[in-house]
Amino acid sequence: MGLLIKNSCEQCKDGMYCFFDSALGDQPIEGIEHLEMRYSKGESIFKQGTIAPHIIFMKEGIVKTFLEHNDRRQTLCLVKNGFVGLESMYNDKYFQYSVTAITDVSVCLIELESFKKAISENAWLGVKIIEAVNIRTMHLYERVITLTQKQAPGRVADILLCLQDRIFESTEFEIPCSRKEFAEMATLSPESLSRVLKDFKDEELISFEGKQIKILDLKRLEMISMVS
Amino acid sequence: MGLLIKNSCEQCKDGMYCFFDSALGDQPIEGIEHLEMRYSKGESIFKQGTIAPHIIFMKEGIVKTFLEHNDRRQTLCLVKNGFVGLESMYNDKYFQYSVTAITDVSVCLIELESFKKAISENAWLGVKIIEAVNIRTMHLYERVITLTQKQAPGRVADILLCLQDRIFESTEFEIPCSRKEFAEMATLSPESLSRVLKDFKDEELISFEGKQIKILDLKRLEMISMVS
DNA sequence: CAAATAAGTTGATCTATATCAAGAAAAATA
DNA sequence: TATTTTTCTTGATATAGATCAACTTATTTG
Repeated sequence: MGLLIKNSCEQCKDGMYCFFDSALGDQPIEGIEHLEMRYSKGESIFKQGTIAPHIIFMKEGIVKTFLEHNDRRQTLCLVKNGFVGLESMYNDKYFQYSVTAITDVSVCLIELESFKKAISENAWLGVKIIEAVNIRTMHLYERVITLTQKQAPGRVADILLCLQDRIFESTEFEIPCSRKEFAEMATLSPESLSRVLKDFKDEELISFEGKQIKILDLKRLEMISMVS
Repeated sequence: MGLLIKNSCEQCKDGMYCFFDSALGDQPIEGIEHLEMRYSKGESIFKQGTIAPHIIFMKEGIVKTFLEHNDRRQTLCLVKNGFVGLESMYNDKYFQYSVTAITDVSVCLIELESFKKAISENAWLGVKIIEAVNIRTMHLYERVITLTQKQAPGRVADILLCLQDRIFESTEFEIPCSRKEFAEMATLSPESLSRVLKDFKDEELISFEGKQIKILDLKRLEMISMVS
């Protein structure tokens, strides 16, 4: 499971904006128990249905959140920074979805009860959490449209655009997973994904060799995402 | 648009639990501007993409939330009580989805800025909002599974079970919309919905005449929802 | 109440994508 | 490096559900 360094989360000060109240001159909130944790590519960080003793704050790397149902998986989101697991905070003591590391990741595990206590004592922190949850929900709505209203090319375009825009911030990148896992993200069979990628290559929208991908015509790819 | 009675929202005291701090002896929070509003069956309450000056709190009736994309609609949820529109509170000033009245409804429109001010001054109110948002998100995850992992019979079963369990709390009820709208909820064509309902009738899972429905075998319907 | 219009049902056909099967390429192992 | 195993691709076939068309049943309107 990698290194465990209790309360050594110095780096949090940079990324974990919400632990500091800018209105109070960036004073840290005391009493939130948290510890740094590293996971290797492919490792499970938490599993849907297990008790949620903490939420995670991403510091480095990419994770995938997904729902499990009858041996099938539905990828929800790729997350590069911010909180993961906020949804399990109040309504239920179990994780609502599973999370695995897509690359090596470094996270901060935030103990739930102390975090909840801090929220109940600091209204602005609650506001920050509502903001974070709402942004996730907004992405989830986009995802619902992708999965229910778009056909195979639109769904594949959306994954490529997500990787380009939110994850790698570049039109050239290495897909951080197998074709099978990529297909799962687009809710396609690996065979169908393969065909869509081939079509995209033939139409000179993208070029690729193995996992290395280059988006050649971003505008047209965005168009395909729009009109499905 | 129906009657508008400014600041006459006396009934809120019963349902709008979150406006009172039980820890402080049910003292109402002052300064939240809200007004009662009535809408008739079929009326649009708010539309995706328009500016969100308020959120709504359901008092009476049923509303439907849905996403719009390229002239197509994706039903998200049927809501009988609680808040609608919380997702548009912080991240964006526009409504994330559209809402229409499925039956005649009575709602309380809560002015956004005064509500946000109250949250920023009352940590426990923020906690209540996080709880409410999280419950909605949990339902949305179930919906994602329904829409992406289940076939037509499972999707129809899920709508019937939602109506039975969350909306009417009875195995006998009148579907509060047309077949076309019902089909849209299940992400099916009206023709396919018709066929699934016929099959359910033939298998004596349900009986129906027009909009009047009776669930005859709840256990088996739940099984169909589970195994798709 | 009759006529017109809309909503719902049923059957026939079509299509997108899954599944099955085989071969090619890549990765892991010896 | 050779061999095995896994992953990926391509083609053939199958299938769930959409679309089209016709008919029936409600609902609305004059």
